[in-house]
Amino acid sequence: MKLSTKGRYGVMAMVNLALYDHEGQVALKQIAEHEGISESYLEQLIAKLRKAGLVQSIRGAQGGYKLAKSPNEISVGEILNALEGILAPVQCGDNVNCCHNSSCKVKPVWEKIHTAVNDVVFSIYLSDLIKE
Amino acid sequence: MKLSTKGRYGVMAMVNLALYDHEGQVALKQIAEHEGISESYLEQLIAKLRKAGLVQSIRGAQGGYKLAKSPNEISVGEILNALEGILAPVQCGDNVNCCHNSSCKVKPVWEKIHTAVNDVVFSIYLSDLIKE
DNA sequence: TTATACTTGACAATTTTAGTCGGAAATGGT
DNA sequence: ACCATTTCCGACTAAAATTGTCAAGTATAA
Ligand code: FES
Ligand code: FES
Repeated sequence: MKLSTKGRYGVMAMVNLALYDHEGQVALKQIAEHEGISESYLEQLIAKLRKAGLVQSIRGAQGGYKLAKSPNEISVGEILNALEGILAPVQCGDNVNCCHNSSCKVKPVWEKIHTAVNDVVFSIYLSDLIKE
Repeated sequence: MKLSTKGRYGVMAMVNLALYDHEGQVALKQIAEHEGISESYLEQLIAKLRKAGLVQSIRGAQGGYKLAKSPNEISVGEILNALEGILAPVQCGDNVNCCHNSSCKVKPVWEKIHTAVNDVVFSIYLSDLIKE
């Protein structure tokens, strides 16, 4: 039930982008330095965020990244979903990590956890995190 | 944010024990067969549950395991804590998986997730899972 | 005493994580 | 036109965690 660095770094990077949102794009190098993260690694993460439509890239010299939407339109849930996949403790029905038992008694537990986590992360927006 | 098989198998095994609670102890072999789990692997898991005081072992021939408390005194949270550790997405302050940033903006997010998950798992008891 | 079953610890295959690396493509500045 | 900068892409890798397996030993009921 731990988050990997993908999700952790990703949210950190997005907060960073939100902080510098008003002054145009920010180079990946800057973010990596600010957060003390490997730049090469962050590259992979932000690629996913771009494909998810959360950030926008400007190529070439003086290029960089910026948020694709306003900070109050991007939730932590979207970020984590893009990087970590579905936030369920068990994904029932994927026929490998599930019990294959028709009278499964614990499935409701996994579902409740999933719902509770989603309720939290989809109700917190970047704008909530950058104001003090 | 996925649960490992430790937690999943552990809860399944505990439900199984709760179902047969009235007829004394159950051999590990039985549980393993019922749930389709490796017996040798389950051995390690139930050892942790025993050390956590959730199950009780009866050694010798015709021995086995039984719940150490009544099903309505054992929550899913206790089981998962024993097997997976603290159920927080990020453990701030363990000085390795944390941001070391005094002005961390995301810590409240991790804390809210942790609280939400705990609220769910510590409010579901084995007795809730075995009735119907 | 003998069979059953718990207990412990070492070992190993597989998968995931957490990066690294090299180069290609785009673009603004000179 | 050229060059420095920066994104983009794919392959590769070391380390760690996961998911077991196995063998030997201990306790106890029958
Ligand atoms: S664990 Fe998914 S249905 Fe039982
Ligand atoms: S992530 Fe733990 S304090 Fe920032």
